[in-house]
Amino acid sequence: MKSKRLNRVTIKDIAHEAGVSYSTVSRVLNHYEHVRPDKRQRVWSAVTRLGYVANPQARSLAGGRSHMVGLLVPELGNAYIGQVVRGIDEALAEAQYELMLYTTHRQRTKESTFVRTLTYGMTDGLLLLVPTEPQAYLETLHEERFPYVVIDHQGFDDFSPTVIAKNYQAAFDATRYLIELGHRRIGFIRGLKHLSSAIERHKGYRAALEAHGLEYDPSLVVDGEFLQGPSYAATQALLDRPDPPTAIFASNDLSAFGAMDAVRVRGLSIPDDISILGFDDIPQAASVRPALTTVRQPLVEMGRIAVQLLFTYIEDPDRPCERIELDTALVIRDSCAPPAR
Amino acid sequence: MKSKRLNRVTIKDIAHEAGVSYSTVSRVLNHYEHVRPDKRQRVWSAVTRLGYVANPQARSLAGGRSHMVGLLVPELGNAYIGQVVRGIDEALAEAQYELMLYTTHRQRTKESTFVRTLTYGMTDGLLLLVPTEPQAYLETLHEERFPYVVIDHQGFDDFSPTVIAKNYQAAFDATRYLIELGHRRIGFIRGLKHLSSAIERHKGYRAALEAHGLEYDPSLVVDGEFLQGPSYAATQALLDRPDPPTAIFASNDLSAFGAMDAVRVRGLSIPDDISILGFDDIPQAASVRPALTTVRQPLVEMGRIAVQLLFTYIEDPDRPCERIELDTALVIRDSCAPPAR
DNA sequence: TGCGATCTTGAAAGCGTTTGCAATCCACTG
DNA sequence: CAGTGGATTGCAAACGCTTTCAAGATCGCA
Repeated sequence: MKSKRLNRVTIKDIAHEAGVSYSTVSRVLNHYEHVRPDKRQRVWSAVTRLGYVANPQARSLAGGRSHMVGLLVPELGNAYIGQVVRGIDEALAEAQYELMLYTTHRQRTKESTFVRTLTYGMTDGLLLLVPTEPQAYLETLHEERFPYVVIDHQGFDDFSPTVIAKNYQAAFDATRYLIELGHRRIGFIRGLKHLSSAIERHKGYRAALEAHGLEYDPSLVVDGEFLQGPSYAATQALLDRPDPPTAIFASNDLSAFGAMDAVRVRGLSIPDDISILGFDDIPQAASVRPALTTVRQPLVEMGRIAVQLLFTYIEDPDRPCERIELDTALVIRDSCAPPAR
Repeated sequence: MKSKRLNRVTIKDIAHEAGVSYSTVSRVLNHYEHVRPDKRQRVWSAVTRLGYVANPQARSLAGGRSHMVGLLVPELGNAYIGQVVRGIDEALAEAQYELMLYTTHRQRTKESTFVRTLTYGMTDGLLLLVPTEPQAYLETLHEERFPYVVIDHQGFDDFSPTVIAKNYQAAFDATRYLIELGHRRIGFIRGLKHLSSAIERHKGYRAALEAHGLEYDPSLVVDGEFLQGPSYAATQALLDRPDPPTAIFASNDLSAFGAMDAVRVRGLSIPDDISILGFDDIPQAASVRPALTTVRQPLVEMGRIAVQLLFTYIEDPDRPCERIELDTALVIRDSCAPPAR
């Protein structure tokens, strides 16, 4: 019944091996400063010699850090998310932290229970990736001074630390690029309407048009939900117009793929007949044909930075709210060209 | 420094509230049988009234279950993996288990340390998704009777519990489908050579050809590494032949996408000029144009079943090794048709 | 050389649970 | 009605580690 416990090396074994008390070992392990150098040395060597690995459970039970952070994601299996998680994962591994994963559909279980489980010493902090309705628990977390960082979403409050890309500027630049290529009718495939990233991109698109003396035409804007299927259908609608756009700016790469399909299904060519521009620069964007011109978000880096930011809050939960905005870059490949004529 | 502990509800509070000893509460919580019904009742009601949530750390420290399982994946952000994880996640949530995520690149850190961390009471069991080189630690795990289940890979030993699809049969059927459509020259894009799933699919392809009196031509087999980019290049090579295949069977959907790109870049049409058949049926397969005809693996279910199987081993680590093979289904969409002429 | 101040360090008290052990019940048996 | 044995239940001892407390060491400076 009870799984046999492996003969684990404990802090006491180290203490014995190094000839110090186990409290001293603990202090060394936790980088406590007042320990004589020679003992510190002896402890570390005993640690490596015996191959000691701390027991996170005991650690956090005793009131220390658990060395785990929770990550809340809406889903998995999405390249965009995969990239961000990669960054998170790397940064965590470097700091010897473990990752507890939660997918959003779990939230349907009592949310209070969820937050409680997480904050009850199970994790030292929480990472929220494009949360959908975080208001409910974010306020609680903030009041409890429980460390957390929101990734790629913002604007619902003014106390949540955030890491996000400069969506507005990125969309503005991308749209300008299309305009400078000579396009005058540029379609826009919008993302999930409640996400700030989608909203900002839309704003950037619109602002760029207007800044260049082009009229913003709402009928050129369709909804793609950040998904390939819906974007395919939405693009069809765009192409059905008597005056179809000569370029389409999609809110993410997946949407761009949907648009590409729709264009090709009509026998039109990319970029000769229609230009397509994406957003995110997921790995697939480079291997698709024609290779997708897109806005590169530093996805992996966003993950890494979020972790680093989280650590600062774990270190000092009272630090003031910090928000980090990352630069993007336009990656020019083969899916955009000057309009035909 | 030390994060303030929230005023957590403990087992003792429940005991007090229900008027029983805390050991009894523990027994109720763990579904121990010899507890009088009325007390059991009182305990449960106290639990819900106070909103008690067990502390996993303390639980596993005390030698019980940690209610966490570890999941080892090669990467994230891959739809195939996303689906499997979804199943795992659902099944775990139902059983009130938590998920600890490890991505393979972490394995580069001392592997012994990795296995130790995991088995030292941190998790109750381990799920290995398409592990790349598991031999090293699998034997240790098995000897320690540490519960684990391997998903979608097998053949490296005869003691590892496994959940996998019937790759051979699936590939056989898919190939036969193409043959029955009238194709005689069928290209094959092979997956990662060291994965049993890739090997089985290749065998199935070959067997189907030979079963229908078609010669197996090695030059029609190219490597796609289960990736879109390499498959694109590989398909180019196939199409460069004086007698290009009239159909291409890709080892997974991503490879199929690469093949589709290659075909289209030549101005050829799918499925009129060339048929493409995939494997996996990731969500994208349905939203791509033309919609991809592919072999559906019950990905989500594989995840669920793996969890269930793992639970049986957590229950009884000495159970004999069990292997579950899941059926697949051919999903016919729009990317395959009889050969031209 | 002496005294307070600052370092170091070990002992011990938990952290929230599980579980072995032993005592207490309780229903029957004869 | 005493005796028997299983069903219940409480106590206390871990589990491995952090942290407080106080005592012993050491150091600086007069």
